Amino acid sequence: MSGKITIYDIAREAGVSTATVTRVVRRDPHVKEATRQKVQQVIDRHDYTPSVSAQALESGRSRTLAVVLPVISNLYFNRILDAAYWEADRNGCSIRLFQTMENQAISPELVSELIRCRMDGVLFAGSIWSADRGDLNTALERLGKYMPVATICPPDVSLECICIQSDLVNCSRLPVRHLHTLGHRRIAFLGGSMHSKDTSRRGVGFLEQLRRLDLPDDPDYHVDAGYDMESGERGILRMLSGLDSSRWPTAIVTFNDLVALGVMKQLKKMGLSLPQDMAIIGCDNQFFCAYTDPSLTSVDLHPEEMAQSAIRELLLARESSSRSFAMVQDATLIIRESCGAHLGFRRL
Amino acid sequence: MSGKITIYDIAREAGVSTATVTRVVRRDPHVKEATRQKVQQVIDRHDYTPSVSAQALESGRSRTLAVVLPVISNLYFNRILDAAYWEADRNGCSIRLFQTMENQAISPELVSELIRCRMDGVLFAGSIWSADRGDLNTALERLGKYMPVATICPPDVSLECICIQSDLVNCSRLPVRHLHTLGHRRIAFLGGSMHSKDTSRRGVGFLEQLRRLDLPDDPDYHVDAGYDMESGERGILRMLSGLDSSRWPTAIVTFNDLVALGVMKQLKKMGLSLPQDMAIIGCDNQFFCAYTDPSLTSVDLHPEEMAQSAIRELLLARESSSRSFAMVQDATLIIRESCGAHLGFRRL
DNA sequence: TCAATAAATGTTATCGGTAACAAATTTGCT
DNA sequence: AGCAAATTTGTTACCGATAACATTTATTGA
Repeated sequence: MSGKITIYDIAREAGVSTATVTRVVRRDPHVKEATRQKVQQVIDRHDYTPSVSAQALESGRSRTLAVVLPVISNLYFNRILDAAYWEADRNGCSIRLFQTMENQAISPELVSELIRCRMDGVLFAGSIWSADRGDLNTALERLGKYMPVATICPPDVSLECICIQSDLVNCSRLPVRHLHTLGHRRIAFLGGSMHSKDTSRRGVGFLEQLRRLDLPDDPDYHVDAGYDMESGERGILRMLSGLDSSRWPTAIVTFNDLVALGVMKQLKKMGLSLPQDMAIIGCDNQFFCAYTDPSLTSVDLHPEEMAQSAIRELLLARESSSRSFAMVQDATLIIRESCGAHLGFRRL
Repeated sequence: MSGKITIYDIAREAGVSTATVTRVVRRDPHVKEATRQKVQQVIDRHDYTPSVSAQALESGRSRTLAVVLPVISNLYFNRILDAAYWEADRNGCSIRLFQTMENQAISPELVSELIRCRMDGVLFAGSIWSADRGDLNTALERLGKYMPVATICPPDVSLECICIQSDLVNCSRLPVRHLHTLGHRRIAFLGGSMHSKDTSRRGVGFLEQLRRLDLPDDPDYHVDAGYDMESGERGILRMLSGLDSSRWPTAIVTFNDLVALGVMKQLKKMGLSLPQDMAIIGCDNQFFCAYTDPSLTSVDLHPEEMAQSAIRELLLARESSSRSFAMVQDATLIIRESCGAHLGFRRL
């Protein structure tokens, strides 16, 4: 741990001033070639490389963007983080990760920490809506004084920030239409939580699509069930055991692919065969969708594109401070086997 | 973006010196209570919070640790990152992520970047062995001058760093013994790459275990196949199509769960039923193992524990500079359905 | 050869915070 | 009250890099 060569060490050894060293490092053309070489040699000999802390302090920018999300182990957020990472990397910036866990509200402590770290921008990738709206606006406003803010979230009243949203209409319409086309009439929605203003929007959008096609929007077909596989197992069990089997739905749309995984396991355990007895559509188009049995039809929300846009806009906002940007990312339905479309399967 | 309150602003407004403000912020007891309150009020009023860049520059430490890994989308590395994040967080530090992609060697550029950023430590979580050994030692030595270095990797000749390894012996022995107990004699290994000094160790360890039990270590039962699902599909097809079905293995051990996923899909496509016709064991005990059909028996290498230890040791090394630490993390076999153990299933 | 430019290099204040040290104030005690 | 000791507060150099500005050196043309 001998290291710690500073620009002064280089300057002294090369017999020049620190200004000249900086010029060499920054490839400033106003340096005589002979001097440049002499300095460069000393730099190379010592592996000198300017300190980012000092640069950050001097320039007032950390070249670091914050990404705030609930958990990286959730593959949806994992994809967001990955895309954000590469987009930042492409622009010479790095990402500082913040995991909020289930505590989705933007806490004042988090805001302070973000300010403390002098982030060049912050992307909220998870739900921020569960916070009291007043608190949320206060937090965003406070943050906005220090750095550009972006959110990837479901549609809501406009916020004073870079606002990127999934196309909730298509996100519900695509699976419902697909199932309808295949002859399904009793379609259920499983997962998420009505207590979360955020995720409940998905359920609400789903009900709207059902009504639009004159399908039953029976509340029995709509169960709060959380976000993971266990939730799916328990949720579908709860839903079906509360219904006479003549009233069972013939298709299930789940909040995400993890819930779908749980549902499929539970249905098989109950002796149903998929997709004949029950069609399933997940959401997020995770890598394992092609490897479940049957493979899982899923809606892709293209989190990568959203993250990429968010980071790009944050970096732009850093310069121009023309702070408004909004976009809606389209959803895509990836059709596999879990609805039987490949079998030409069609309900009466 | 009005922000940017500095300690000078606070000091001026509170009518004290910056030293006093620092004392209040750092909870130094040598401050009169009345002064403390007066200053604290000004701090609160302006949401003042000291700049990390300035602190980093002054103290010479960034309170940031680097984690270098190939890709976060791989769930094994995802778990490492997650555990590293929380362990760092617990110690008031943050993680800076570096993804190297398939380029697993430690490049000189990466080393420079790590030094530039004045990381307080660096954890190499992926393979670093594919680099030429001389280059590797040079890089580690150079880095070691600036910060403590840790690696999570397969056993190798000792390196001058905090060295955390998976228990490769058990990692091979557990699945082989399990299969042997169930009556399997022809056991194949699939995945990884013999070209990578890193991952080939797993294959070598596997062969050793076979020999130890007097099982055939036929090279036909050992296929380089990569690290993902497609690799698994193609790999098993290649292996089986090269063999008369009388010589087919009765059990497959895969490099990781992703490869296992591909293998299972391909085997089903070929009309085999699992686990009756073929037993499978994966590695990493990923979240989906309990949700495949049949559920997948897998070896858990406990990446979380390794990452946690690595971070803990890095932080300790930062203080004491007693730089040597080595540990071997035990592996655990998680038995599920894919070998038929739950059926009391036993080969002749 | 000597101004007048142009090119190369150096000096210095600054970014925001910290801590060693110095200075000022308060307290305790006779 | 008066002085020593203890407590509180202020001054200042420094961390490492940068850039505006000042200065020196080299080049050009008359």
